[in-house]
Amino acid sequence: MTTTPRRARAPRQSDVARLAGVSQSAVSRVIGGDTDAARIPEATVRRIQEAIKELGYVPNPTARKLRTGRNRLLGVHTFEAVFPRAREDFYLEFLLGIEERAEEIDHDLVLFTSTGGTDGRRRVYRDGVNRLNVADGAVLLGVAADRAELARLEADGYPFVHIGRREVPGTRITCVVPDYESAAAAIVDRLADLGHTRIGYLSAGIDEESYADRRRGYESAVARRGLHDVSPAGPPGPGGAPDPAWLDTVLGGTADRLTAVVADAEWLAHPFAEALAARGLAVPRDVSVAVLEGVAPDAAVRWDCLQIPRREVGRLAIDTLVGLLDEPGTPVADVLVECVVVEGETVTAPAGTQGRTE
Amino acid sequence: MTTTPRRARAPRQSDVARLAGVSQSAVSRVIGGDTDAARIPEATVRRIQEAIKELGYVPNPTARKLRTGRNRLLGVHTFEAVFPRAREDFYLEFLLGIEERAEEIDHDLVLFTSTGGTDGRRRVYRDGVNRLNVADGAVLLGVAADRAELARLEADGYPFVHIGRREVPGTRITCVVPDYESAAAAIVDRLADLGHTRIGYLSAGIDEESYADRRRGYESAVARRGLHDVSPAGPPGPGGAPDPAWLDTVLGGTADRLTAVVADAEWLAHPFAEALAARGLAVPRDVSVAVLEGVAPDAAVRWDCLQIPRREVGRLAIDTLVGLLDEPGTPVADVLVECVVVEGETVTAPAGTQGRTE
DNA sequence: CCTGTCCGCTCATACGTATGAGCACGAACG
DNA sequence: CGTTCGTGCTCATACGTATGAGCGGACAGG
Repeated sequence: MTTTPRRARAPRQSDVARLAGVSQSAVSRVIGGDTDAARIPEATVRRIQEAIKELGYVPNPTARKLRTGRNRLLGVHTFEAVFPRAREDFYLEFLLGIEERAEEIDHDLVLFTSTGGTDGRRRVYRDGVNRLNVADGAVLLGVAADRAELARLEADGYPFVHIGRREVPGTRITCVVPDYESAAAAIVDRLADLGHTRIGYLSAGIDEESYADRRRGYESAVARRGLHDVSPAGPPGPGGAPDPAWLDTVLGGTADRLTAVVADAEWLAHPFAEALAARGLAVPRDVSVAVLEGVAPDAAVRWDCLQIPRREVGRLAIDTLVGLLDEPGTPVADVLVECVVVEGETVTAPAGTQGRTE
Repeated sequence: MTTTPRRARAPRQSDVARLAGVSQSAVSRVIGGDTDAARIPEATVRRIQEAIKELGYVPNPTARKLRTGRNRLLGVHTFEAVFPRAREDFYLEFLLGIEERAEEIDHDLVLFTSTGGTDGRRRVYRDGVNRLNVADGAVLLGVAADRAELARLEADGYPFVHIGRREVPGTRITCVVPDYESAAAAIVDRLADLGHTRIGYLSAGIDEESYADRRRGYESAVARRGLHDVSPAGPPGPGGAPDPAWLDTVLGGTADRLTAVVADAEWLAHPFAEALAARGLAVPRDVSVAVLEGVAPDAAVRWDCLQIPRREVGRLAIDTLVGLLDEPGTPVADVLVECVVVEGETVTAPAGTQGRTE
């Protein structure tokens, strides 16, 4: 086995050109594959290709990027460090989809890590420098997304896609989001189909788009189906505990009692079920409960819940981003990904009704 | 809140220069911070800085890279997809260290994903293109590292560091590795200190550098301490089971019986202990056992083992790589990271000796 | 013989930045 | 008044590629 001597400098197109006895642009044309447009005959193409092989020429992606504006690099910016969080399913599933799809369409990922500010939170701009520029575009994710930075990014004309809906004052940005609104509506529809008429919404009390989406879906479906909404007025108590006064009201009479609730999260559904148990009531016998988020299948209670298509969201984020790159003028619009409603053991027909039993 | 209109084109230094009434090079000098060398007075510096702010100029990293060869991007190439494997502690810990250190020294990571070949394995070169070139250098990791590719990379003069020792025919590459050799020697020393004189080595029978390192450390320490090496001759049986004939030999007589073994891995130590139990012998009462790899602290048996400093290896890989970039002529050498010996419950003084008891 | 067309390329330039060399000007000095 | 020196910049170029425009020659048609 012979050792190739370490090269002083990487060969470039002009080196290839000299060896093949043509001009640099001819080499570029052969590499770019537009030999027809440039009318390079096959014999010359072969000669150039041999020179390429002989010198071991590889194109310089940086120069390409400078010239064409593309380098098949897609950025991933998280507002927290990626790898510690990669453990958690939340992030990981998105990243899986992102990596998978990027690989399929032959792009590399740039993981932006260096944007950590002194306050521990990450920012896109630091020292006025947008590091994202090395990539053709970026996928941003992370709950802590700074709206001002998103606005500036958009104003700067940088192509990016945000995972999770994020409303930014002054602009619209492209988001890829689980369709919580439809999912919440579907769950209400299911409850209505089963015969529930008085239902409530256990809100997380978090002022964030994804929760607003759920709420909107709930409310529109409740209105459409003509149900009675008997949700608690305020936010949950510590630990997600429901308001006792509210419980008294909606569980008091037997005739007009609440028979089902929809909860933003498992940590709300759980204390609610416990409060019921303390009053001698059971889920789902007395009250049905559905959760508007994904719940681990090995959880203690097999909640009726959603299955958030995180992986698919990641994949679609990549596709949407590349679409943005290919057609820069595209009007921004949210991309919705359907959530599957998972049937568990916490929703049934209300007592005294004959629900379908299978 | 006013919406900044979406810009047609990003401003460049020449735009700033025009606004400030200077030349592009003056702007570059101010940005580069070498205002002293270029003798730009403070007043002009301020004027330029204001122009920068007004236009919202941000440097173009691609152009910088083309000019200087650096863009503060470090590649991470794994020979398998990163994120699915990020779950496992093996990869994750390296990546944690890599990300952490990269962030500290203000570099971003490029995750190479698109290098998947049709055979499912990833390669650095595909279609003759070295994608790694977008980054200043790269950290490679993954058991499946292709030696031929490593050789070519080295021959091409691409700066990279490999995590885990990898011998490449024809060249030497820079590796960052846990110091298995010293760790194995330390463990043998500890056994010798406790009074063991006849010990054996349970080899995984895997022909790979890290195992060779362990073996070397073991053998040199055994020789240095004048111990009797009674290791089995062949590789382990299915499931890691020790050779019964060998067991008969080394456990037969009582006087010259083997009193300790060192195992490459837990999956070797475990069947060995079971084989002992089947003969009415116990660990560590009759035979001490040490494992030359990291063992989860919540494992059934608290083995005496190593703690592989994966995180530190990741961090050091980054530092080594950057060192390579700053001083291109540096001769390559392995970078060793010390392994901590973890005392468990499977090593003690041999029976009939008075070991230190605390 | 003149004109037009097609072939096989090349020329020139732009992308945005960094940097060694050097220029014009004013002040100080002899 | 001539020379030197320091100041405050600018000029020119290189990094490696892609691409619209164009040029010289061959050949065909009139």
